[in-house]
Amino acid sequence: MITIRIPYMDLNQIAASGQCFTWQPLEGGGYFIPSGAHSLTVRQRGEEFSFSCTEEEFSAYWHRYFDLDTDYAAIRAAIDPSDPCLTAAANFGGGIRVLRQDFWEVLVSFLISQNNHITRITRSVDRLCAVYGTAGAFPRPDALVVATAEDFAALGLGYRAKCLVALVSSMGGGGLERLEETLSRATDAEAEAALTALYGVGRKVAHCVLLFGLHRVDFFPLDTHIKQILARSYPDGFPYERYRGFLGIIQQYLFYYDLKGPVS
DNA sequence: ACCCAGGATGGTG
DNA sequence: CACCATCATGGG
Repeated sequence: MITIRIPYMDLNQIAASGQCFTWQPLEGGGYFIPSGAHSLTVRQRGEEFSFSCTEEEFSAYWHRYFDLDTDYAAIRAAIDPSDPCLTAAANFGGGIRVLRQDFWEVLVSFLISQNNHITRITRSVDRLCAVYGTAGAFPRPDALVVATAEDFAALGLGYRAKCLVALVSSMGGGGLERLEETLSRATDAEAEAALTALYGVGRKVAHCVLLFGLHRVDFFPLDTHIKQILARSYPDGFPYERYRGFLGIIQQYLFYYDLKGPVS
């Protein structure tokens, strides 16, 4: 157990921000967080966080997971003070961080996310872990190759079940590692093309995978909420160039504000 | 009963 | 290029 002070981080906001679907809320606050081969219990009181791991484990994995090397104060300071929408969004969701999650978990989660509700995505991912994961952990590709489209549909995936079957068949047997290797040396445009080549992965899902799974923070996923915000508050266009370098984090402020904000 | 959801795909004009 | 029907499913 270690205790650390971290500014600009709110567990409840991150948990509700629609970027991660495996956090499990605990009685009396805090979360149990599985990620890849790791897992952790976190509790928060103000800016003070207690993590159920050693210093070594924290610096080796969780420090990066919570994106603690990114200067969120600088990002907040870069926001145009004459932009009422973004200013309000950043104030409302100031504890949001774009996590550095496991790539495969993000790819599967956002494949399921298309035309879906966050609550249903979470429930589907929960069932996927419970049925196919070892000890409830997120199942790797090779643990899913036994499943049929009917099996996945029974978990509530709907018509997306066939997309997951296709994904699993191509990512098993080392396919996932080869894709990650390809993406690691790809430009943004090349990475997007490689992902949208997958059945069921379009532009929006690809951008989410790149942002949340590879921390390519210049991607700005255009989902239904963001499109509404842009139409409503930025009729003359969004100032993308001003926020180049951290557009994805700006996008999360806007998304969360539309999702949970006062006028939603 | 209707509309919507962190959309993508395949077909048509 | 644009637009459009269709795709499962459950929550509001």
